[in-house]
Amino acid sequence: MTAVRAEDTRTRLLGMALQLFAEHGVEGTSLQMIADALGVTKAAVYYHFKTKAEITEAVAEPGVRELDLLLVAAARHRRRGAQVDHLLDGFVELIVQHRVLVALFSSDPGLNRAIAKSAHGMDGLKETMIGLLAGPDADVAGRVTALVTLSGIAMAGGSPDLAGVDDETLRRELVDVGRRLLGRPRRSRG
Amino acid sequence: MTAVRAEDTRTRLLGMALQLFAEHGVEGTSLQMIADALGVTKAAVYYHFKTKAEITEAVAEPGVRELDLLLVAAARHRRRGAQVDHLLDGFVELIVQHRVLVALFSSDPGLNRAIAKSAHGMDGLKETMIGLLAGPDADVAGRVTALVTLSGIAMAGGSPDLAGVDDETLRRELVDVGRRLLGRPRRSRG
DNA sequence: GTCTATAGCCTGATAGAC
DNA sequence: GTCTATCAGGCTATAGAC
Repeated sequence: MTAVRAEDTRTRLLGMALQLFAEHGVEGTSLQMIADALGVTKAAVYYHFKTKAEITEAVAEPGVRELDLLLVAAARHRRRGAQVDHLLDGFVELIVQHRVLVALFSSDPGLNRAIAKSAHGMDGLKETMIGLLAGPDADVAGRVTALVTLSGIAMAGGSPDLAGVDDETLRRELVDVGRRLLGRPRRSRG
Repeated sequence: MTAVRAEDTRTRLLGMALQLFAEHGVEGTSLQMIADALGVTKAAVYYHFKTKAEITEAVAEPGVRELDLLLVAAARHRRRGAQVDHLLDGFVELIVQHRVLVALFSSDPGLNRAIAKSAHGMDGLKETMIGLLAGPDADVAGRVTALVTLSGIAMAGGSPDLAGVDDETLRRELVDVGRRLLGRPRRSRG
């Protein structure tokens, strides 16, 4: 029973943390606020996570994991065109589905640093993505294009300016922009 | 003489703040660090700026002002193509010239919030830019394109991944990507 | 008008009782 | 697994020296 309660508290904690992070930012969210919202004390929070950074990492972890899997899957294609298509589609899908998290992730240095220090390291992921999009021996133009594509899609997708746009429309438009940037042929739009 | 000293301290303070912010992030820079680096006490810093947020605003202010002027200048053109060209060129120029500040600006919520609450308000500026790029009565596709362009250029320009690229090359590539995204005709590349 | 000294309150973090 | 107690360090504020 205690194990069940603990598991539940941990889960509730992460959910509440994400909610508060989204509302006040990581920096603007104190452990006290999390503890109060959960009806426990700060020290109780510290039982589950040694540091605040550990909480931010845990909040971001699912997204990073999915991204990691996506890169592996995309890299399995033999033709580079297929790699690019797979990565672009999957990346947009990830961004759209985790809009809230993305908005946080891209605007909060706390989360940024947390992820950077995470298992695989975000720099590694980013480098891999640029490599997939621009090719292994890309020139500056190609790398700039890849960077603009990735960060542009991520920032725009997480932007509050597009919060009112439904998932399907946003997904379609982001993929469209990405394909245009990366020089992929246009798809027919259902 | 005291007036001169004060002006000098204020200027030195802002310069030192920018330097420390760039190195440790806004969050990671304490008033104590700024004070120590200047050889004064925390209270002296507090004399010039009531809050830490006021410092971040003051650090960002020149960039915001330049952006504001750019928007006014770009809006003066009669043809929308000229408006887009002017805004894109100027925006890229701004990003490239203030690379350090941009990297900070786009990755630190402290700065973000400071600017959002700033005089003209960043949201207003962003809305104006989207309006200029996508047109006054733009559909979702146009607004997504504009957002991806702006945020992509800003993020990529400030990214450490391109810190090694010289200004002129970066400027050229960013404008190139922007023109491609916004459907502007290609320019001859000297 | 410019700065120092000092103190308040809050945060992240630790130690140890229950 | 959760609590109380406590600490160092951060931002903010005031009083007062010069």
